[in-house]
Amino acid sequence: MSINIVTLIGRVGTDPDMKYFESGSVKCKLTLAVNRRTRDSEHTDWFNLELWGKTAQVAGDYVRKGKQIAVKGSLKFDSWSDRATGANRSTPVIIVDQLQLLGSKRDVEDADVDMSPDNF
Amino acid sequence: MSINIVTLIGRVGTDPDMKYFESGSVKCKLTLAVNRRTRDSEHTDWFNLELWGKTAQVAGDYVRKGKQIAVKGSLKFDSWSDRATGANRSTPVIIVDQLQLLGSKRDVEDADVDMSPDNF
Amino acid sequence: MSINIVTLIGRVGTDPDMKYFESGSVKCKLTLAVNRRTRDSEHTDWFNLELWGKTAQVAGDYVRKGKQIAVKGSLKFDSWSDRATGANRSTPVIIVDQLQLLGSKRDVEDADVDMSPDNF
Amino acid sequence: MSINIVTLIGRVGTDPDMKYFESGSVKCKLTLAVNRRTRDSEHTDWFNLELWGKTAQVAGDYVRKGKQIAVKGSLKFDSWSDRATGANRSTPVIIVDQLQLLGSKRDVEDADVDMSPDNF
DNA sequence: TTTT
DNA sequence: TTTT
Repeated sequence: MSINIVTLIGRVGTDPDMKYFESGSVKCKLTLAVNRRTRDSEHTDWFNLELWGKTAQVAGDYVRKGKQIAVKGSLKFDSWSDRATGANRSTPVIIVDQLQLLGSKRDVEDADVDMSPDNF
Repeated sequence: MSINIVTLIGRVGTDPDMKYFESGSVKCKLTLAVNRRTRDSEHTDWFNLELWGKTAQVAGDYVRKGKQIAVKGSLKFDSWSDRATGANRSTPVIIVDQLQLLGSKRDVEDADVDMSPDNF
Repeated sequence: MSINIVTLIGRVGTDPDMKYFESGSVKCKLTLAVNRRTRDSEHTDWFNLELWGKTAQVAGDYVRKGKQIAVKGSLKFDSWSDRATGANRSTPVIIVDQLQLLGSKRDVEDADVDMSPDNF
Repeated sequence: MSINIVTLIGRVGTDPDMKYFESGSVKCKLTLAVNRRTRDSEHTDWFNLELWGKTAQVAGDYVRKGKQIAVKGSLKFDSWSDRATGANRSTPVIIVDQLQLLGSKRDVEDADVDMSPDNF
């Protein structure tokens, strides 16, 4: 596989959308707001994130709307056929393989005590 | 501005599409094929790249269809109104701030004339 | 130049070490604690960060010991001759080109006064 | 674990140093030369890479001195006590979790035929 | 110790 | 649809 690495920090738009499969696998969908500074104003890019397995479960347990997170993953496209027009459409999705919770109460407490990790 | 970092390695799909503005600025558009391995097969994701200024000029001078390159940039969305339906549409674009040409000149020339002795 | 990209999230070990040059340029040195999970325990890697110009100034103004930050940069080595032994020594340094402060102001203030009600 | 992502492209300094453990695990050590452009000249940073398992095996089979590669990994420090002086010393090591072979004959052939992947 |  |  080719190098395809995406790193984003932003805030989550809605509570996690969890899906539990009969096979036992877990999938979590999130939207992430990442701010971008243009010449004279602010703009927000919204990204669709997809998490699987243990990473999905951590998101389901600890991520909520408004939470600041960092993710590492890769960028792919989901393709489908537009029902109305029959046109091919696609939307980018970040497949997340690492999730880090940021700016939480837990982080702050850690900071008070020592340099211990964000052990969610 | 938030952390938004994309790193990709792939092959260029077409010769660079250059645009020279009256202001003196230069813009280059490229498409990049990046391979992804799925469970049982291979898939190619195609990305739209946008380069500006000196980086665009290097691309215009040295990048050609089929060339292997590495890019670092950030991911944003270009939004527009669909003329037919009036619906809001958007497409992801990688704004490139670093470009590295891969495979030496010699590799490419060897490939062109097909007399490659033993380059690595 | 070759692709050399480092992204780190961690906590700052000491207040910023600022240096203002007669030329007007500004340099800031920081140490960053980044946690790593090993098989059965936790370990902290300490990185030396170097920031210049406007990024250095932001660090001088807003970064303090214990603050959680994200940085993007590149990894190089500073080399010198050991005075005692004359041996060549080198130490890795992250040259930072993007800095993002994490955890809101409110989180930090809450932590300081320890009256945090329920930030997230 | 905290976000700690390193992406490098460079050329390998020596043939892979392989080590096969009785447990069945495989380790590969490489050095990587990454060029950096300073104000007026070129400089090379040398990085120590450590690969494990299947990634190590691929390196052992396909990587040779002079080969151009891209790696993704994380940066840690190996620490030890200097035998002569007793001083604590450390050296940075990149733990590689993805390896991509670049600029090889295979790549060039792929380019001639189609956009197929670098399937080593 | 690699390359261009 | 998030935040500052």
